[in-house]
Amino acid sequence: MTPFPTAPARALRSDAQRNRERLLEVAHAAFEEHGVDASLDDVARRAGVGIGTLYRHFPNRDALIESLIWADIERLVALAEELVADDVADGLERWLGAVVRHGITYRGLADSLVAASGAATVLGGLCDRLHGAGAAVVGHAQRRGAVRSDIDPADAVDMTAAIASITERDADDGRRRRLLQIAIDGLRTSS
Amino acid sequence: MTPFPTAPARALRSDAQRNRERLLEVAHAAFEEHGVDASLDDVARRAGVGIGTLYRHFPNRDALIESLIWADIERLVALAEELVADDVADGLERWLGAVVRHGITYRGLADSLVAASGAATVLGGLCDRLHGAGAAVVGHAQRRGAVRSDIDPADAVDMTAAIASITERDADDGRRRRLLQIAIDGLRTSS
DNA sequence: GAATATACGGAGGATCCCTCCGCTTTCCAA
DNA sequence: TTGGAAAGCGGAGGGATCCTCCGTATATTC
Repeated sequence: MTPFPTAPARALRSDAQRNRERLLEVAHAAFEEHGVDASLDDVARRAGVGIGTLYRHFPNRDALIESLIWADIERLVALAEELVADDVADGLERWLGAVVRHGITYRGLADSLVAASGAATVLGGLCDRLHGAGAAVVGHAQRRGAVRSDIDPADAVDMTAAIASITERDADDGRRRRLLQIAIDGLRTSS
Repeated sequence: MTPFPTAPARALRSDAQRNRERLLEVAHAAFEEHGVDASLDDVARRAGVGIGTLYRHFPNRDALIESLIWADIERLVALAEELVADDVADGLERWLGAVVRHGITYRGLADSLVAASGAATVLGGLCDRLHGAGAAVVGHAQRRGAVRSDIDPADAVDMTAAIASITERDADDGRRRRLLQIAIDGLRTSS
């Protein structure tokens, strides 16, 4: 697996390690509860840590978010590789479904991700990685003839991110599934 | 035309009327430049008006946004009525295109709109009105046989809003048009 | 030209962001 | 074991924003 891109060169001191983990834990809860605009002062407070400590570990909001979603993205990348390697028939549906359901955990995050696409943002790398995985899955579906050949795989991923973005707050899965189905139908080879 | 929902019951005093118009003017520019997070303090300052005056006219950020986009939404509603009345063949494409291109003037607004869907937000009414217009256009396309009958018109509108949301920052129209095409293909009767 | 309803303005309390730097803790070499 | 350098901690503080409140000023009406 690709190493975490901003991983520190040397091991952290034990107290720093402890604080970092506690911060990630609390931040995860805060973002889930309040969306990407959650207060970082509050995160530090709830983690029982000075605000300065938070900002040393994560120089800005995006860096903190990036650390949090890295694992999610890697999970999606791994799933993509697996589906392609095993030549799974409904791999496209399963992968896009995973992206829209579980890939984007925090409110407003899908937007940040897509907005950062290509930009010189810290989130840019994550976005590219997701696009890369999407290219593999969609490309595979195209070779199988399940997706029109004139579709840009990045567009398929963006479309899914758009749906994730808009259904983020939905309690049940209904609308999410319906919109994704429309998108997938739109990608299909018209027959 | 439906009267503005938060229109004051009685005529404003002349100075109040003047200030209100000036505020809307400046706010429009500010939102276009900085997105929905533009500073309201700054809007008041640039309008040459006290912050208290701004908040009396528009009790909160959403109320101000609502006032600004009302005209846009009404334009889309009118277009929908026209396309349906004239039985235009590619009415669906034209209307969704208008929604995605011109309907969403301010960065981040599409999100606010969809997030407010059904909620007890001030933006809820605008959202419902857009859904209503969408239902007319999509329903018409269904009757013509151009859209599958199992599509919920609201889903079609939400899908379009999702695309608008994610392509808001795009300078050129390429991705916007491609994603919309995928969505429209997904709505079509498979033949 | 009052009297009264309306509207104005901006000070102020609360919150948030992020930086800076003096103090504290950890760790390792002697 | 111990002491000092390296690494890390914390929170005060400047700047910005949000929104409320209320004393003052202006329009309108009679």
